[in-house]
This record gives sequence, structure tokens and C-alpha cells, in this order.
Amino acid sequence: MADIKAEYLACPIRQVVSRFGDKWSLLVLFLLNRSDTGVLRFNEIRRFMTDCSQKMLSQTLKNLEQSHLVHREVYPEVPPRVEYSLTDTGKSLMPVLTALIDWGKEHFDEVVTD
Amino acid sequence: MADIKAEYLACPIRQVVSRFGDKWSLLVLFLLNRSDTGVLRFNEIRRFMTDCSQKMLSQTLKNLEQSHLVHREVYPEVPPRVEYSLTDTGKSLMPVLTALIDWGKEHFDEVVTD
DNA sequence: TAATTCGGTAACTATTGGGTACCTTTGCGC
DNA sequence: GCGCAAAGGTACCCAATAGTTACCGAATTA
Repeated sequence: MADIKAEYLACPIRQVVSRFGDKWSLLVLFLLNRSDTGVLRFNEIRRFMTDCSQKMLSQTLKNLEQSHLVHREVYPEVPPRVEYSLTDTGKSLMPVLTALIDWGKEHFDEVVTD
Repeated sequence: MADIKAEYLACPIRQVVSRFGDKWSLLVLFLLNRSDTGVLRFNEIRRFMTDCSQKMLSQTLKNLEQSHLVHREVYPEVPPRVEYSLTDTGKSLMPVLTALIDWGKEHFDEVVTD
């Protein structure tokens, strides 16, 4: 059982999940992954996620950029254009995320009861 | 792109992740999965998770029980004994969770920079 | 002249996360 | 008898976070 303690302390899951386990991050990653071009503009994402306020989306994207999961490219035009895409790290997360989504689809009724 | 919208709306990830994506749930699942007997008592878990207060652990376990990921067995003794274990649904989540932990170990340095 | 687009930020409020203290019943040491 | 510890929680309170609304800038459109 002492081994579990060591394993527990070394487990990265908390630090890692705290980077994208919030209310909106996973949905952004999902959308960027599904996009034809692999690129989405701020207001394109916003049109999909209509229940997410502008501020929360902005905050979410900033976090994902700081975690190096999403790349932010600014074009100095007027009106401004900002394009978001997955980084290589972000792309490497997608198979795991897809597996989680599949699990969710299969077990939704067992887990979400109310 | 209209397809993405439909896919997005049907995506269960938010409801599902909200059930165990919080600060402590994944660690509890991790510990229950690693336990020799598959069963842990309240204060056994607490001794592993020393940075989680009694109240938060209690709340976390209650949520996991309501989501049918964890089974709670009460023995009417004095002092009381309460044993926690993974349900079948909870067990079915573990491979996905393990994949996530492995991803975290591999990409920790890229994602957690500060 | 007024309205709209685009990607935000500032100021505020509502909701949640989390800590401390306390409860219950029983057995143990003295 | 007297006080204390153990078990698994809950009540009360405060701080941190989630989220809403209003607003910004310059430029095109109506």
C-alpha cells in the first residue's frame, strides 16, 4: 500500500486535468479538432458555443494557449482577425479525448441520472 | 459545418466530465482502482489524500455515488464502518482514465509550464 | 448619421469551493 | 464515573471563481 502512496503523489492527473477539465475547454478542443481547416476564428467558435459568454470564451482560449494546447495567430487587420488552431500537443490529446467522448456516449444514462 | 453544430450539440462530454472532472474525483477513482482489495474505507482514502479536507472528500464521494461510479456500503457498527468501491460503470471508465494519465505523464512538461 | 463587425476588457454579482468546528455512539485507560 | 479517542459526517462561514452586462477601437455597410 506504500507503493500506492508514491504512485498517487506522482500522478499528474490533477495538474493536467486542471488545464482542460473546466466547463468550456473540452468543447473548444472538440470544435477545433472537427473543423475542416483545423482553424477557427473567435466568433466562429462563439457561434457554435452560444451558451458561453464572450468573456468566458476569451478566458478559456487564453488558458488553452498558456497550456500550449491551442495556438493563437493574430492578423493585424481592421477589423482584427484572430485564428485559433490545435498545437501538436493539443492534437496528441485528441485520441484520448475521443475515447472519453465515446465512453460518455455509451455510459451517459448510467452516469447522468438527474 | 452544419454537421459540426449537430455533433457539438450531441456531444456528451460536458455532462459526463462534470461528474468527475473536479479537483478530487479522479484521484479517488485512481486510488480505488489501485487498491488491492478494490475496497477502501473513508479514512483510508483520507490518509492518502492528505491535502483534501474531510468535508471535500465526503462531498466528492457523495457525487461519485450519485453518478453511479462508486458504490457505498455502510456497516451498522460502532464506530461506523463505510466501504467504498468502484461500480461496474466506474471500472469501465478506468482504461480511459489510465490513457489520460499516461498522456499526462508524457506531455506534462509541455502543458504545465508555470 | 447610425448601425454593425471583430476581438476583446473592466466592473460587477452569483455561485461554488473549501476550512474549521462540531456532532454521534461506543470502548478504553484510570 | 471522567475524560478522551475513533469513526464518518454535517453546519456555518468566507474566499475564490464563474458568469453577466456594458463598453472599447477603427472601419465598412446602409
